[in-house]
Amino acid sequence: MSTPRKRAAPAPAIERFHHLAIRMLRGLRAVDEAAGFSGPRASALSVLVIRGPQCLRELAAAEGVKPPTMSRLVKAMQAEGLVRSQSARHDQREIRIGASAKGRALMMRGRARRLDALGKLFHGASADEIAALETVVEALDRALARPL
Amino acid sequence: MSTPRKRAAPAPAIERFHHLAIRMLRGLRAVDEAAGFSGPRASALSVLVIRGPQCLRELAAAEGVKPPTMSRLVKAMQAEGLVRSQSARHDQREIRIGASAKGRALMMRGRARRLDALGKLFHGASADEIAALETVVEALDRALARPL
DNA sequence: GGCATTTAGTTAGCATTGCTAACTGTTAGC
DNA sequence: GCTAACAGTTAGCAATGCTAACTAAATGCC
Repeated sequence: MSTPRKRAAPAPAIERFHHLAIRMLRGLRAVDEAAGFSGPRASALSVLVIRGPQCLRELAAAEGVKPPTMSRLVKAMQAEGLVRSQSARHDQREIRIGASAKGRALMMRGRARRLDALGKLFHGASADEIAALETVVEALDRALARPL
Repeated sequence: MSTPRKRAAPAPAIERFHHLAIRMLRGLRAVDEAAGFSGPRASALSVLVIRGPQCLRELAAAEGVKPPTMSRLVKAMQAEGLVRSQSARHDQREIRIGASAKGRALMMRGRARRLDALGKLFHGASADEIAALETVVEALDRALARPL
């Protein structure tokens, strides 16, 4: 199982990257929570703001969770007035879920906080390192386009 | 609060990086779980194998969680025979927690699976992209040394 | 020596988030 | 119109995070 297949990237860098990503997100979760809402909420709200109203299945798929999980999340956010939902005209089964003004505002604030924290994180970075980050982002984006 | 301080890195790249990191880890969690244990277990076991036996507080700090959370995690892993603990000689309050042979083996297997998945992820990466990854890892490591 | 304080870890109880299985209600197909 | 498929919800479980309150051991001060 640990057959040494041909591998482009050296394992140590990848493993360290993995571990660092975990630590980074752990730190950011704290920032999110200080902003008044937590990871999944922030992420789902982001999708709703950026991609516009969605039905529950789409939203669940976008977030990589199953419908019941998203259903509960939406219900909670609705109770907090962050999203609104209405049944679709053409199909009464479907619900269109959209961010409310309050939700949008909260999302923007959370986003600003996260970016601020991340900005501080990369504050001491050199130009080379920033360029490297952009390269990695491109590569990751491409790689994650297909399922892991 | 969203005062536009001087900022070295462009926000879009950082934000995309954040989002990609979330997606990557979500995918890897599935891999971990297929290997028979989940994120926090894998991570804690990793620390124990790599850094050697630790007391509970050290381990909790290394994982960025509070002692009660780590206490429960250790208890569960102990029940599965993945770690062993004994009280320190010089201080009966402290417990030294170490990976068992079984824990080490499981950790290595999980690690291999994760690396395999990550390796596939970066399979199509160019040499430049790999170099960029290493640069980013160094920068992140440095940045995360101090609290977010 | 003996008692108060600090420190290490645990226990209890809560919230969030993930899942699967089973249910309700709506649409589509025959 | 009846059945099959589909959208979403409800119920119930497990894992992981937390805080508050507890136990037990070490330290410090008289």
